[in-house]
Amino acid sequence: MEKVGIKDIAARANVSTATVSYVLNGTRNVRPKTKERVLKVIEELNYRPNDIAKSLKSNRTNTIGVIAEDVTVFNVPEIIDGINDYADRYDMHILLTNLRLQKRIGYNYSKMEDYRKYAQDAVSNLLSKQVEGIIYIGVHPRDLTGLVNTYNKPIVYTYCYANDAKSVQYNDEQASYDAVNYLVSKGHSRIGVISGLMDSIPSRLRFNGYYKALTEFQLPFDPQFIKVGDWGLDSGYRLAGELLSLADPPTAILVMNDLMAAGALRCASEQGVVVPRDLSIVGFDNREFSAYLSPSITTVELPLHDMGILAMKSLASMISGDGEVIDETPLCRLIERESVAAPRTAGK
Amino acid sequence: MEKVGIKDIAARANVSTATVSYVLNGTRNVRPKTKERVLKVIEELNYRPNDIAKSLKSNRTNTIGVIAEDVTVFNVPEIIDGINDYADRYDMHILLTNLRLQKRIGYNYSKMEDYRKYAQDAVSNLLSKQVEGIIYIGVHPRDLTGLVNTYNKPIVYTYCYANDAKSVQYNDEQASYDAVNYLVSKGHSRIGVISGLMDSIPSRLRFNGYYKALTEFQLPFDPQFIKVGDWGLDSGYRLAGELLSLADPPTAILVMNDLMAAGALRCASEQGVVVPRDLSIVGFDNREFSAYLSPSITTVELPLHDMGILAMKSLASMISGDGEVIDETPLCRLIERESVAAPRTAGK
DNA sequence: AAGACAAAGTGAAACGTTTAGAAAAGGGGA
DNA sequence: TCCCCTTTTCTAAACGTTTCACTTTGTCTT
Repeated sequence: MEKVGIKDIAARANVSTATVSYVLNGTRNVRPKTKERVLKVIEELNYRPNDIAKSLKSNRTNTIGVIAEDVTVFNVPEIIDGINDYADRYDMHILLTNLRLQKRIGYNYSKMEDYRKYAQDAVSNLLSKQVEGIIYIGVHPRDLTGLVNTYNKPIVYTYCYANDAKSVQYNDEQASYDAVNYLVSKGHSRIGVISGLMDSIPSRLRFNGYYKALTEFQLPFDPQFIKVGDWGLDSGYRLAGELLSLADPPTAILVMNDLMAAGALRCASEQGVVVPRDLSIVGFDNREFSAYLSPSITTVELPLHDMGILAMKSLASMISGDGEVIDETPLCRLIERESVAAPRTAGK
Repeated sequence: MEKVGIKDIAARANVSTATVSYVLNGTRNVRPKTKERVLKVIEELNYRPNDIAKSLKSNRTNTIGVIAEDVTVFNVPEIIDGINDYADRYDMHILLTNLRLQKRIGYNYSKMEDYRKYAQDAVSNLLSKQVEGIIYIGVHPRDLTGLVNTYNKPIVYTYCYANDAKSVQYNDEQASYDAVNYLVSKGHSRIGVISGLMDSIPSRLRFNGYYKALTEFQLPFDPQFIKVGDWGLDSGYRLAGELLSLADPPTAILVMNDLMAAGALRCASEQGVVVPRDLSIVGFDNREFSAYLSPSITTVELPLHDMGILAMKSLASMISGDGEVIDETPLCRLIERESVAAPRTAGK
């Protein structure tokens, strides 16, 4: 029962360790009879190859590192699931590092320096473990590329934009454009927007999409219709209130996440504004709760699973060095639910 | 820039590899001057120790395997976060295996045999990778203990009950009892229950808690008040309907998950039954949406993070073989929200 | 200055595999 | 039966560390 290795097998089967290795990996022909004998011993002794030794010799670990800023954030698990999906097909294993950003430093931006250290430590550890590449999931890609490249390992970012390395993202601007397009197709022309914080790239891209659609459809751009929130439910609540109290309020609002959309919904409900009859709302994220609120929220679903798959696919091709460049962009999907209807004014 | 190892350091610093190793690990005294010289070379050559080689020699990988049936299921990420929390303190790394049960076989119970194979393969792979122990997160602990024990590695289950190994669970029965207790304290005496599928252990435990509280407070046990659902929103909707249509309906319902509670809420709302004025509802799970529905749902929060911590703590003590037995049970917490109030009949 | 003892440094084996290159065995035709 | 070619098997080095047992160096006491 103690530590059986290839040597023990060899001894007991009266062959050399080389032969056992060949049987194990099928790297060379082995006479059927010998093979059988070896396999029998392997079975008897409950032998299991030691991947550590294997890795040392072969210089391949079949393992990649995945660094997540926070595994508990709503969109991360699905990305990991996507990575896994693709990794499984290539027998790649995942060494997971959870930075636990939120719990460790909260949203305290003054501690961002600490965070850089966490991230770099994480990379260091993974490199020591000889991962063949790294995928980073999060919004703060903190100076990791140089570190990783020093050791000739590839890194792929997802859920964030990295300008010094491959990053897998979805079509943010297009999705926003499409959402507005959808509202227009329902007959809306007075469309407001509640954005997230403007230091976030998705906010800006989504705003671009909104703006692009507006000009394209020759709709008036009213500065009063632009509200900047902070991603939180309360800000959605407050800003929806501001929009509704305008002399001539919008008939539809594009809200850049479901949380703020939920706030907007609550605000409307309290003011007796009936959604979708009096006001249409489109959110972003397709958070779980969006389906359960009443009315349920029409929202833009992010292609998280596909992002995971593509991130892994890109990494895999970098690892194999086949020069193939993966540059697909997974697409968002609009989930139609109850919070959008034709505006009342648009006489049916 | 090519593959620098301890030998290169040794050569360049004019010492033996042994000395370099001692510098690196502080395993023995090294003259400050020598040490400095070695460290300088390490810096210059950008040397990073190879943990694979280290592991081979030392027979320790500082890595555990975590097997999750589905990382995307709502409660899993938080458990992983807990595992991580504790693992970090001991510099343990996590090799994550996601079985992807739902996506691979759905809830098709005829394919459960396939699933057993997935699970056992996962364990096999992890063992080959020389993990020092395994944590299994899920509801179907499929004959894994024997396999793992064959190689003298410990395994800990969580989120499920395993009768042949350590498993970390929360106080299901007590939580249910407490919830009923809470309702009673609000003045309720006619308390119905919508349970999950009865082949699930939590369903039965929660039912026990419910029953225990009823008898303890000498409340009538009315079989009509007991409804068995299937954990889905629709079943909550339907069964709440059945309860409300009783001649003398309950004034409160203990619902065994938030999804069914949301269904119950919807049913009540459609029937003009005002929650919590006419009906109180308590859920389980503290799902994200529970806070955003109106009324928001009072619910039992599962100690997921703590379960992760304890699972890892148990595993760590098994690995170190210090004989310490961890048998704490993390506790649920009742989150008071809007869906519970005193019954109208209970004259204030 | 010599001796004794502690401290620092070294050489080499070992961990469990893979894989060249070499040797041995098998098989077919004459 | 012998030779030659193919197939199978073996020997041994290598992967990058750690660590044991040993040697060398340094320091203190007298």
